[in-house]
Amino acid sequence: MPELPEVEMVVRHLRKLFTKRTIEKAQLYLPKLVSDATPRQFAAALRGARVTSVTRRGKYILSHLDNERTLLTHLGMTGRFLYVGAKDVAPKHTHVTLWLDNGKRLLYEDPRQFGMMGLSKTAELGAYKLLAKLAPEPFGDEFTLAYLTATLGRTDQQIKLALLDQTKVLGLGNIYAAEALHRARIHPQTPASQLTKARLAALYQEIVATLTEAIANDSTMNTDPSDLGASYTGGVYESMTKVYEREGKPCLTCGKLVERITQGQRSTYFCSRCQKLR
DNA sequence: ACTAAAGCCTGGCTGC
DNA sequence: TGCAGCCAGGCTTTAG
Repeated sequence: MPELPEVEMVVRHLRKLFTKRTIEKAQLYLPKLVSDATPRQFAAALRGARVTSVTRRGKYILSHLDNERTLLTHLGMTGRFLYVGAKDVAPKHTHVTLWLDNGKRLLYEDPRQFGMMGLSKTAELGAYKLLAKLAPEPFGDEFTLAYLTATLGRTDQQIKLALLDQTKVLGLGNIYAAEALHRARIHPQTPASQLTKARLAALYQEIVATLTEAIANDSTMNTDPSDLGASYTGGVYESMTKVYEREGKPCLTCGKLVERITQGQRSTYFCSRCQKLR
């Protein structure tokens, strides 16, 4: 699933393939994908624009254009970009086609339609609704132990749920939240405000370490260099998870069988021997 | 102000 | 073989 490491992989691919290209024509086939522009406005905003840079904010991909606008993309669960030749057939759930000045097309495909795109004036990006409340970047200077301590101290939410809240901690999804908690030896149902100083320090360290390690190992994405990530499975990191989707298998640290519980209507995998409530 | 839950979606899998 | 039912889950919206 596209969490921060997967999005970072996509951004790195886009940087190579999309930067400095001019969009000759754009077409949006699924109007609801873009809430702040009609398909006509979307096409008009992108036509003739040159991509100056591609960056990331949390799980959002930001394609900055030379017409003072930025195209935002959130991949949701199944969103992905495809870079194809002029004659290649677009897959079934292609919602956007961008015709590039090198004869290639950049397609956006999303079967489950949980992803979205947005358009913002680049200068107003900081105030853009979807970005304004996001927590600091986990690799940035603002994400400190002091920040994490203050933020988590304010909520009695179960720690797993707090970690998924992008306004509290940025970049983790279901996979990496479970992995970070296992590495920090924290039970996912621990109330966030009850974490001791030592456990907060461990958690802080393991959040950064988990994301760093995932990126260093190409995340869970299958990275075909001719593509922008053919799928969100098959990546190196997928086989490195210690608890995620390993229910009933031995914990790689202690051997006890990994358990699965439901939190916030989604699965959490953990080891009840390694991860204690206190 | 905060938290919980519903809703958005399709494809793949399970069980009858 | 066919099909109903369930599950995957990031984010927004709505309800409490």
